[in-house]
Amino acid sequence: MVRAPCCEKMGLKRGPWSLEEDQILISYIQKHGHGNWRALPKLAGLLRCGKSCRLRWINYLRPDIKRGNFTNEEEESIIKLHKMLGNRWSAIAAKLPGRTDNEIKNVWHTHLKKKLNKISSELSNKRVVSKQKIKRSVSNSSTITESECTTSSSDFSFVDERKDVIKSEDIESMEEPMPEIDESFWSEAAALDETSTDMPPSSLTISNEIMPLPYPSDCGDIFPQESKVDYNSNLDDGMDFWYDIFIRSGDQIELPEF
DNA sequence: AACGGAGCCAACCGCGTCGGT
DNA sequence: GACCGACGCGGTTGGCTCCGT
Repeated sequence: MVRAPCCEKMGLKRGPWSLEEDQILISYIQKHGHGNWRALPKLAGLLRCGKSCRLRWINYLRPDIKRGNFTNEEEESIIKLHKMLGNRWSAIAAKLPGRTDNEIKNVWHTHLKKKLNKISSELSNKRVVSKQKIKRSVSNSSTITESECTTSSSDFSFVDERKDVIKSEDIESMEEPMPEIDESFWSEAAALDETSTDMPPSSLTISNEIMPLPYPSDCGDIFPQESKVDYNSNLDDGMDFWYDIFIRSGDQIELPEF
């Protein structure tokens, strides 16, 4: 069965809304509410389909719409929420008062995605250096212990060669320490502008103690600390670099005594 | 000044879901 | 349970603006 078009195109206007049409829609909804969207244009005297009226109202004319550029805080929130929820724009919009799903979707595609890709590529470059150093240290050392560390990064050799030891000083001497995932990351990532070449100033101190894996606090509801969730399956291309080295589950890594 | 490409954003389209009958 | 209409959502598009040449 072929679904009928959402509205009959005969005689109905499409494209950008005029000021007059906006006024008609606003005053009608203020007086009567939107009620049945499909019936609204006829009742209001608009040559538009109900769907178009609904979209115009939701995305532009609603009195509680916040216009203007997104603040850093809003961008942080979008990045966080998108990581948790994926492309569920309406769910994300629900957490950002005054912003619409359409607006958030546009901002994501035109601005935030690029920003994250930039950060990703910068850090990927740095990670290559780190991996090389780790491989070097593995080839020079002896045994690794009960480390249950797993990774989705197939070429990250120290994980697969568990009989080797990574000495803590080798790790500490790496050019770029592993980033710590905490609240500051998000604001730093969002603040990283197009011209910056700096890595977010963060660090992960690898010690001889029991070390809880980094765990984004906002994911708590979705991924309880005890779960064995593979983070990588929930991340998008721009973000998985944070996790693929050292996160697979909520387990702890116990580093050996040296 | 003219042109073309890139970026941005409002609007459209099609599909899934929900609720009423 | 099946059908149908309405709504909501996410992906996509078209046109406008800006910027570089």
